[in-house]
Amino acid sequence: MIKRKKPRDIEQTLIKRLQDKGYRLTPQRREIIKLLSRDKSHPGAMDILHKVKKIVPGISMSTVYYTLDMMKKEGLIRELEYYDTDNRYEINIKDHINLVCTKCRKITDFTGNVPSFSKAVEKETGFKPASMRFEYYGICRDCEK
Amino acid sequence: MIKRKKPRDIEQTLIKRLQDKGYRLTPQRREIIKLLSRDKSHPGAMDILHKVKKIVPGISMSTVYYTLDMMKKEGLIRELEYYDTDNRYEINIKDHINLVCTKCRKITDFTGNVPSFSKAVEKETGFKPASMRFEYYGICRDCEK
DNA sequence: TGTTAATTAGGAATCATTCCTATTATGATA
DNA sequence: TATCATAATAGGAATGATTCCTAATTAACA
Repeated sequence: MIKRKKPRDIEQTLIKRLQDKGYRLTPQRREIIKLLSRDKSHPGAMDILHKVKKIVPGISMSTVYYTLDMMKKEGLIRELEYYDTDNRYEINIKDHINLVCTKCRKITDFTGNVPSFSKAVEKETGFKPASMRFEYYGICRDCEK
Repeated sequence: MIKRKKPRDIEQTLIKRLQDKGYRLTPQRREIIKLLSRDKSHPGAMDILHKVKKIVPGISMSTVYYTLDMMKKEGLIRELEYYDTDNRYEINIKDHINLVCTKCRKITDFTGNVPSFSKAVEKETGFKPASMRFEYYGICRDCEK
């Protein structure tokens, strides 16, 4: 039985955590959070700008980046960095494998169970893993058709 | 018993594979290949430029990028892409985990055994993995001291 | 040794992201 | 509810690794 939180709850939790940390709640932030808690497509800054603009027309790219950067620093979201595409953002901050479609560029989470190697790595090499990034590149089910 | 090829052999193999594919062997390419087959630090284009310049003083950044790009396309090397640092290059094209030190930026290969999840991913999600990128970020043994 | 197409050098262009600054508006306080 | 301090925003300029462009050079062939 997998327990999956409702978007509305995720949204409220994020807002509360921001306010507890002393950040102000602006319409721009509210909408960015709302979007990220519902949109599982791992949107980029430009996607976010365009989608939020429908609700908050005046929002600027600066604000999108400023907000994402702040939430990233506070550990509320995770940034997936790419050099050949724009960076992507996700609220799933738990360790997991991302499946990157090289055709449509969509990114999905692999929710299956994945054992951790960090202990083995540290034991064998002395390197102490603090975070990870596991990605598979390939063709998603939709593009395969 | 791990079989590890000598740098000299790796170098000769790469040169032969290039020539077999019809590419010309220039002093610039010879030195870039020589460097990559010996330098396991996962150097970036700028590193490669500076190091090769000691042997081939006139070499330009364009040539470094052109050569790396060509070798990448031919599957001779692997490019690790980062948006917050310059990209890195390695001759180890087999699937493996890279250990990225967030302090000194050095990257090392984890040579331990790692099971593949690609079959499980395809079975569970329909996504067909073609390649992967597994990285651990943390502090390397040298920086830990 | 000459030929020719691949390769190179140098510099301009690209573009997502970061940086900068004046203006605006949130949230605390009275 | 109005005032205020300052966090947040908008807009645009700056950044920098990489890509693109073109003329000059050179490796590899006969």
